[in-house]
Amino acid sequence: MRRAGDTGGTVVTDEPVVTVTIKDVARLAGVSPASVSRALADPGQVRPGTRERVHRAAAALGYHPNQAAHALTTGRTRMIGLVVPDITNPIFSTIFQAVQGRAREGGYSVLLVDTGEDPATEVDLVRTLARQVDGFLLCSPRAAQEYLDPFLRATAVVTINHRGRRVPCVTSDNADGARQVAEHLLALGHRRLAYVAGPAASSDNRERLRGLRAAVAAAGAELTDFTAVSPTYDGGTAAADLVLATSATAVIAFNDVIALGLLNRFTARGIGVPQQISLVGFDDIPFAAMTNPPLTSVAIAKQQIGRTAVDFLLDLLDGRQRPGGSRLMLPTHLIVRGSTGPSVLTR
Amino acid sequence: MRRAGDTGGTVVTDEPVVTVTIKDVARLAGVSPASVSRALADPGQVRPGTRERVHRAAAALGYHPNQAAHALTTGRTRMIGLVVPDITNPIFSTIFQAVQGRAREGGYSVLLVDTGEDPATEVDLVRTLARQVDGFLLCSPRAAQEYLDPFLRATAVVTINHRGRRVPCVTSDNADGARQVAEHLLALGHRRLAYVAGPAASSDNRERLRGLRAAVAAAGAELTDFTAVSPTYDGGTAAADLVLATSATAVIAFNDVIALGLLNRFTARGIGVPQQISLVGFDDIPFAAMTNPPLTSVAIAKQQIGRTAVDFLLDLLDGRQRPGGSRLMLPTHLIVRGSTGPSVLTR
DNA sequence: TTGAAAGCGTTACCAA
DNA sequence: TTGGTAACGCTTTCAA
Repeated sequence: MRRAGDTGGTVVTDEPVVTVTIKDVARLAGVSPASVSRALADPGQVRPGTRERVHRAAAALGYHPNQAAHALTTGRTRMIGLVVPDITNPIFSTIFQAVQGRAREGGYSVLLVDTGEDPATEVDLVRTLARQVDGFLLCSPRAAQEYLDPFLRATAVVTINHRGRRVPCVTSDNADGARQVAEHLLALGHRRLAYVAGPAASSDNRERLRGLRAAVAAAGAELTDFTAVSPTYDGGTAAADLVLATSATAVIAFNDVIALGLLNRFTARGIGVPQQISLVGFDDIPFAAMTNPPLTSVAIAKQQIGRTAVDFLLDLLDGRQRPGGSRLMLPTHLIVRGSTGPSVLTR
Repeated sequence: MRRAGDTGGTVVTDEPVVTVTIKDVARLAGVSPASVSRALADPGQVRPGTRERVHRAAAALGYHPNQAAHALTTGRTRMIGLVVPDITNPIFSTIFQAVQGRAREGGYSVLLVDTGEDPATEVDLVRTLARQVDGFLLCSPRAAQEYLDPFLRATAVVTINHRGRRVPCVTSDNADGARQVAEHLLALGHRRLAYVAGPAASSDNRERLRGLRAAVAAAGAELTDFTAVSPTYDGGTAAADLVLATSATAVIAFNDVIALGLLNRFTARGIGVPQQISLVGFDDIPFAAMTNPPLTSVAIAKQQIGRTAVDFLLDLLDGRQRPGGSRLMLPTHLIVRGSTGPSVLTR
């Protein structure tokens, strides 16, 4: 234990100030640099005795390989780029954690790229960073597919929450989630539903709308949709008044963040949720459970999405083929909380 | 506009599949590789005519410098590591955005590292990633200073939300924020306050407690503190019952996420906020404004914190000296919302 | 199984 | 102002 006034003359670790290279290790171990490289990269390729000495020497000197040199010779940076529209949306920060966890297991680091919900920025950043990463995880891309196509040839890409053509992807069964929502609301007696949509380029958005339409049409009910709202809290507050101008008794938001914005504005205008209007979101972000009333939402498998996407990408990089192919669609499930209730039919 | 069935035979950009190096540019421009390097890195060092030809050639070939090679020769990766305890806490994702924005302006990318609130993981990750970045932004570090000291010698480090010895840092005036909170509550008539503390290693936590104690003592009131709660939503829910076991009429949480956990549990137990107990958080995360009741909280300058931290780090890397020194403490301010109200004095 | 040496793409020094 | 050239640290043939 060091005392408060201690200015620290002693260094705690053996970390050298000068950089120790593979040559230093080689010299200490009494072998060639080539053998050190082999002993460290593929231990099975050298004799146990040599391997031992190399590892001991490396440990003694506190050797850490220079990633830049490694990248230069192999062409691999051991970094993956995770591109998200907005890291402050809990859905994306949760996915980041899952991605980072899995990536680290495979010896990879994660370069996080926040595009600020802007398609142009997205394309731009992907282009300029393409050389710094071994591959991209494109999460909920906001750019139209044709802008991304060129990169698919040059760079390894896996999409998350987006079903592209001929791209490995991991998605959720949004259409089914939407169906669950619609049936829940219809069962509560609602006949006039509204959907506050997200970004046009989002395939999640399209699937959710599709699922909603199908179920609503089958029941002979009515669905109004408000298109292209910014998938943010402010987007939600702004949309609230538009929704209230219709006679809808239940509103489904593209995601929970929008839903919370709607909730806020409804409350501000004295519209009771769910007494006067029912509200549903998508994603089941943690905060959705802690509002008043707590938000009914469609949960998606965030952890598994992140981990599987990394697996797909590493397979791609290592030239492995997946038995089932690199496309996965995970089930979704509706979590009913306090923001949905029986329709009063008039508002 | 492409039709739906189009499988995309045309490539949109000029991006080459083969890698184009500085030599290719040199050949096309009719100069040496060295001149290309100069023309691109420091245009003033080369004659306008040459510069022109080089830039034209680079553009024509779609040249993008190889970062690994650059890093190998210069020792600079042009990446900065941002280390945070938990990226799902909105305070940290907001700071990330500010950091990324500023970093990009300076030509840097951001390697985000989530330590999962674990001090050991933090030390470990910083150690192993030290060679891949030019420097670290250590945000709200959870490891004790003595574990981080060794890195301060070997690596450029700026701390955020942490006042270390001899480390450039950008912090908020937490003690003053705490004072504002205490005076607000005292003015409302509260005499028995409780503080649900955060991580022991957090200097923010220490400062907040210190400010609270000073103000409470000055007024001759009472402060109970519950130490070392996990700074998470669950940490908050767990602490709620402990708080209710005391006679405190107002509770201050280390941060908003804890506060929301407290709020949830209070509500679940039928304790009215603020009728029976007042509640205050720190950080002013966006979600704090949308709960019911909305949360009174101490706002900090997230944007400026992130940007300034990057500035400090780049100064450090480029050997620049700041006129005012590389230490900045930003003001905080209390935002009163619905979760605080007059003390009823009995509970 | 091991060593020597070439090369990855860039920068920076030294001459010209 | 330019070009030649030697590094930077590592991997990977090719021989031994």
